[in-house]
Amino acid sequence: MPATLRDVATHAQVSLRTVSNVIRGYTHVSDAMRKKVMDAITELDYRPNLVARTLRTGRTGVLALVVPEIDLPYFSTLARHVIDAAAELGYRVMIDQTGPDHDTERELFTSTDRRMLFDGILFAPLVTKTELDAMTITSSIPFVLLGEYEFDGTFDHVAIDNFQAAYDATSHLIGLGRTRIAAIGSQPDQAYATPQLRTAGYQQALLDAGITPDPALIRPAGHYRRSDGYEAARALLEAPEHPDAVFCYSDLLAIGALRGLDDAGLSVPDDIAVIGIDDIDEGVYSRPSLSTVSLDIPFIAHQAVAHLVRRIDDPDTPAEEVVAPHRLMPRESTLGATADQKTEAA
Amino acid sequence: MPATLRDVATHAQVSLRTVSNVIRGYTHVSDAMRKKVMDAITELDYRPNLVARTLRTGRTGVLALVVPEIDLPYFSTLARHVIDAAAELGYRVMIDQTGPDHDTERELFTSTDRRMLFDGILFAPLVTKTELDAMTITSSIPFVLLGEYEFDGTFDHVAIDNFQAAYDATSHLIGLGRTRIAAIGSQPDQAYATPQLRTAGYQQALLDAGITPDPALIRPAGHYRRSDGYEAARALLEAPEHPDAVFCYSDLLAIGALRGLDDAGLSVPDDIAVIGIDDIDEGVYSRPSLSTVSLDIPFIAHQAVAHLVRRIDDPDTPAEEVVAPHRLMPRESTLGATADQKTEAA
DNA sequence: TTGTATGCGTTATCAC
DNA sequence: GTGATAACGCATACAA
Repeated sequence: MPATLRDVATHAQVSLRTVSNVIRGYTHVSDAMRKKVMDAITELDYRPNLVARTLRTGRTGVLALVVPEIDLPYFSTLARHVIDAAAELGYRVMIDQTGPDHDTERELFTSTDRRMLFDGILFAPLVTKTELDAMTITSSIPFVLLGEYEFDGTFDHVAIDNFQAAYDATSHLIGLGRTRIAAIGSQPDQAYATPQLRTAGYQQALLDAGITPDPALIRPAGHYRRSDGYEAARALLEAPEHPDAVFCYSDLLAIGALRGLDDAGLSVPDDIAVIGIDDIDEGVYSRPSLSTVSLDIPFIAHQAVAHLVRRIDDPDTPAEEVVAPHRLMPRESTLGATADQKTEAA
Repeated sequence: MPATLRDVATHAQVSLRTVSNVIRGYTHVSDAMRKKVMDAITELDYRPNLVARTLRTGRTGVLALVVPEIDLPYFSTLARHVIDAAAELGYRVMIDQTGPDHDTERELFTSTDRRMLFDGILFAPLVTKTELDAMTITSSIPFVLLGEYEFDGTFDHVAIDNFQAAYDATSHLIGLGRTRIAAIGSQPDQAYATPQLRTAGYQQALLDAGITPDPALIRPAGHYRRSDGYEAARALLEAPEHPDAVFCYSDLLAIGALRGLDDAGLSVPDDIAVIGIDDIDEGVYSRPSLSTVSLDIPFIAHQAVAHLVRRIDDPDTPAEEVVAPHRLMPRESTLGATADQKTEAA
């Protein structure tokens, strides 16, 4: 049976209040008292009961991180850094998966069970604008949106510039002399912000280079998994004229495409160049290594947590937007194997 | 301000007790009462305060999952299935990372903050036997150990038969006619159970085939990351006589080795065959696709959660051991690319 | 500076 | 079957 505050108080011959003060680092307490209390604490091996404290203060010290699926490399890496960043600020992290279809996303905000278990939510799933609005209306819990770029001042936002990232990736392919450039990753349901922005950036880059975008070269992907990239790449090759480059909306799609092109007997990048977005470790070791647009995930995680905690501390802070930096990371899948061998360790 | 039990009671003109009974599905309550209460609940949009409930019952409904790093594919997949399995039983999951060096593992059990925040711990890190003993002594919280195979009846255990898995992988290489078979993944510190068992299985397979194990062919790996596999593979090639096969203690090591061998100008599997353990998705799409020993992670997760919850409900249940099945999954990295093209979707 | 008393929202123990 | 009431462990308004 763990010792309670009262046990410590009686043991140290002081009042409950004094013990509480000492524990919470209250300044105005005499050294003699403090020592007496500290001794009692160590002797009884007392640890505060966080549940009781929470009931009293309303703070749980827990953040929720909501992702589609935690075993997608991008999200597991994000989770890792979010957990670390949260720990630095004294918070722990609970992970919620919405699943490939995000039916549970709304439920999360309204559900019985989940509400009072955390102080704030980091929301990093695929979600449409309408759904998002519906959720924020019904919810008053502090939260930060990750990965969508459509700031409207309603809530805090941390994301890369998706349009520009897609633009940069496509421009890289154009700079290599490619002209029939395909895109993999548009969503059948055009309501999602991220793929929309990436398609737009891709198209703009083509236009700026004097290339007319060919709708037939834009392939949807149900999800952002390897298998989706694989299928999309194979489908792309069924058209009469092959593309000479593919821009994938995620590295995982690109990894799948790489394999799909190889199975079709095509050589990357000689026949077709491939580039993705995310810069997951897997792409550093793949063969060929994967050109990509690198996101600064530690930065994103850190910013997101910092903003969320700030909002928890002061709910009235005006909503802010953080645009995370991205940078082109050319590797073998566009430059060719001769460029160099594996250049980085992950 | 959220509605409380009291609000519901006054609104429904009944006592607190009755409302609580209805909510908790107590049987002996009249239909009239139940309806009256339910109406009040929906009208006031009442949701029970879980913190208050926890303070009263001592149950948080939260499990902790402790892993080295959540962004290692094996652990993120494990996490995914643990979260799902826990959800089915009404539990949520909190993830703790111990980091590459497991300094924080002990702290987890003794630390102030973390104790009363969850009902049980799923422990899936690298850990030595001595450390484990020390931890279990100081802790009384229900927990289940994942991934080590050294059952001594002290606590619940879920793991594959590491010895046999290594034996099977090595035997597969032997069956292919390979004779100079290296191993990557032994730990410099021999106190860890898993690598030890895998080394033992590897050596036994060699012995049973009449091959004398060559200590020079057993390479340590600091961690189980791609870069460690890469380095180990390169180091292996510096010896005068090359191995003709490599058994890696994890798929991630094998992925790194694959790239390392390729950078050295060697062909897999013609020059060197490679096999791993884990069956991560990445290996299905790599080039060549990675032969491996497949673990049934959903099964492992499900068993682990089930045992933990059982122990939470009845702390006196005798400790049990679950040996999860594994099965050899030969792919291109041992069979060659001609065998077939990508056979499965992940 | 320290002690006393009350309440956070729930469940459980007792009567009725 | 249902109603009052104590208690879970802590933090704080108030009093001293």
